[in-house]
Amino acid sequence: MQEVLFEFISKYITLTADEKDALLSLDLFHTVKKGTVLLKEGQHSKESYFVLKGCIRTYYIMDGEEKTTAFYTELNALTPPCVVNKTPSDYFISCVEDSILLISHAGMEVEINARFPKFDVMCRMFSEELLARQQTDFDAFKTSSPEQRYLSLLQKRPDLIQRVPQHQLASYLGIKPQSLSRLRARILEKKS
Amino acid sequence: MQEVLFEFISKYITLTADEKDALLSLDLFHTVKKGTVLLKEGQHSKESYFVLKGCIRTYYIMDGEEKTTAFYTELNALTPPCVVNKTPSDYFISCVEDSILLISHAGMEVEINARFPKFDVMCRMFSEELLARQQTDFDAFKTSSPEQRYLSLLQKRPDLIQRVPQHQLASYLGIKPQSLSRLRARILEKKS
DNA sequence: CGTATTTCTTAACTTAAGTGAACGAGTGGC
DNA sequence: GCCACTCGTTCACTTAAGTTAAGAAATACG
Repeated sequence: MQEVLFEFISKYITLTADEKDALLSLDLFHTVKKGTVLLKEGQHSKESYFVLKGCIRTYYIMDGEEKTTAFYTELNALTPPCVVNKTPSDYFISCVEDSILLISHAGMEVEINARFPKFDVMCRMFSEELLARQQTDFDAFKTSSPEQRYLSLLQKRPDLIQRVPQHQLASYLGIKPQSLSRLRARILEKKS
Repeated sequence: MQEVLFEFISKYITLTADEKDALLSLDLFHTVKKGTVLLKEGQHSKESYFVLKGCIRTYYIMDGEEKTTAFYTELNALTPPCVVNKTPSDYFISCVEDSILLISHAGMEVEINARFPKFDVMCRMFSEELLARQQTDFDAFKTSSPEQRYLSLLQKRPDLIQRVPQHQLASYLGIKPQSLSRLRARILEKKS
């Protein structure tokens, strides 16, 4: 698992053995069981997550209903807005599958960034990259219908459709579970 | 206008007089006429934009139709994905109003960051903040109807509804201009 | 193993968005 | 000042998503 992390980092910066050791000494690796709730609405958290294996999701509870807005799978990172804004969280984070995560505290990041300025550069590159991707995804969402969104998900993240419950997928696509069922039936209809 | 910039920066870092001079020597300020196209689909651009006054928008042309996905007004910044990914641009950027912009090249940023590491820290803070906001906005979009989106825009950016053409607003809300007209009529109906 | 619960699908009906077309108001260009 | 064009609105009609409800299938759990 450590290899996976170092390979990922190597896409941005080159680490010395010392720096690798410093990273490993931080006790970042955690295994988390399916269903575990990592963050609750209203909490003041300072934790960021990086998925090495498995899947976590963010969701709101609105009128007693869960609304899933994002899934994070292998090599995806999540710093909740509440950490950045220092406000109570608006949403929940839970584990969709048994997962292996990197969990880092805001304080730890400050410390390691002070010792190795390289990390700061990597964080900046990474967050700019995420921002660009996020913008592109948002644009695609705005300019397409639920059906188009589903078809494009089928192309881009076919695994998600297998590993995630339909009703969570539905709100991720911006619709109700019943509409997703119907939409899938409609697509099968067309193919034949 | 320079004051506006420095006041904005002061929310993140403290600049010395030297650093301010260095910034000003870069020839960042530009006045741009309404309707000017700053970036075209297919172009390889390295420019980032920061709006000091006015309004710019990003839009795609799909099936010959413009789809506006974002508006950037006072104190908003935009680094197009094509700059980050070094790919040809998927979208256009144009000026909605006569505007005063900061336009920076990727190369210039590298240079100033090398001379003043502070800027790098600011850029990282800023892009993390943007990412968090972007996530929140995306979540809100996914979990609400066109009507709710319109009402919330009315709350959060009432100026936009005045300064921007309806058909551009419509695609920003993820719907057609006719639907926006109808939706507004529906809301007025309800109020009475 | 059987029961309870969750998940997914289907159906009938309601509501709202998409589509195509038409019209008046405003705008810009010549 | 006139014409062409864009823009916003309205209408009738189509299509798809929301809602409510019911039932089947899968899963969790004692």
